[in-house]
Amino acid sequence: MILELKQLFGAIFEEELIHEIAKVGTLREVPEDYMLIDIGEQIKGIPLMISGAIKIYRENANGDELLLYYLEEGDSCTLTYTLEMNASKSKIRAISELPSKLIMIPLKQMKVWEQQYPSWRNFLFRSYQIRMDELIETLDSLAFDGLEKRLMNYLTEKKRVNGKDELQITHQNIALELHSSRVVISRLLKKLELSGKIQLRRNEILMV
DNA sequence: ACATTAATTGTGT
DNA sequence: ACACAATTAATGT
Repeated sequence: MILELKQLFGAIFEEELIHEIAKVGTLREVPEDYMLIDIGEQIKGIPLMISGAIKIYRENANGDELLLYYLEEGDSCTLTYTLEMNASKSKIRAISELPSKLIMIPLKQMKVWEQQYPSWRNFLFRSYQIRMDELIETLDSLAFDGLEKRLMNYLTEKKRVNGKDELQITHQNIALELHSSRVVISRLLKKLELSGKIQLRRNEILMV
C-alpha cells in the first residue's frame, strides 16, 4: 500500500503524511460493477483512487438517475466531502466502472490533516476544483447540448475511461445513465452508425 | 438437437 | 411515448 501511495502521491504529499494515510486508511479492491455507496447511506470516509474508475450518480426522488462524472486514478471525491460534512448521508451513488483499487480515509482523520499538513489542504483544494470543473462540464452539456451530442460525449468519455474501442453496454443502460429512454437512444445510435461514427452489435458498441 | 423463454434491439404510428 | 416485430442469448429437456 505504501508503494502504491508513493507512486501516485509521492510528489504531492510529505513522507510522513503518506505513512499516516497508510496507517488509518483501508485498502479496498472491488470488482467491476460494484456499488460502493448508495444514496442515503452513512458516509464513513472519502476514497483515494489508486486504479480503475468509479461512476458517480445522482438520483431524484422518482428513482431517475443521471451520470455525473467518473473518478479515476489519483482522484478523490472531494465534492462529496464538502457535501457530506454536515449531513452525513450520501447524496450520490458510486458504482465501479472497472475493477478498482482505492483507499478509504475516515472523515475524522481528514480534519486533523487539514490542520497539520499543507500538502493535504492543497490536494483537497485542487481536487475540489477538478471535480467542480467536471460537474460544470456535464451541467453545460445538459443545459445546452442536444441529446445526440450528449450521447456522443458519453460514448467517447466511456471509451477513454475503459481504454477500449468496444464498449459493452446495452441501449437501455445508456438511456438510464443519460436519463433518457431506450427507444430514443436506439434511434440516435442508429443514426451515429449510419454516419459512420460507430458500429452496433448486440451488447456492444464499436467506436470508430 | 430442439423447444421455450427472456432480453435486447428495430420500427411504425 | 407506446406497441409490437425481429433477433439473439440462455436455459431446460
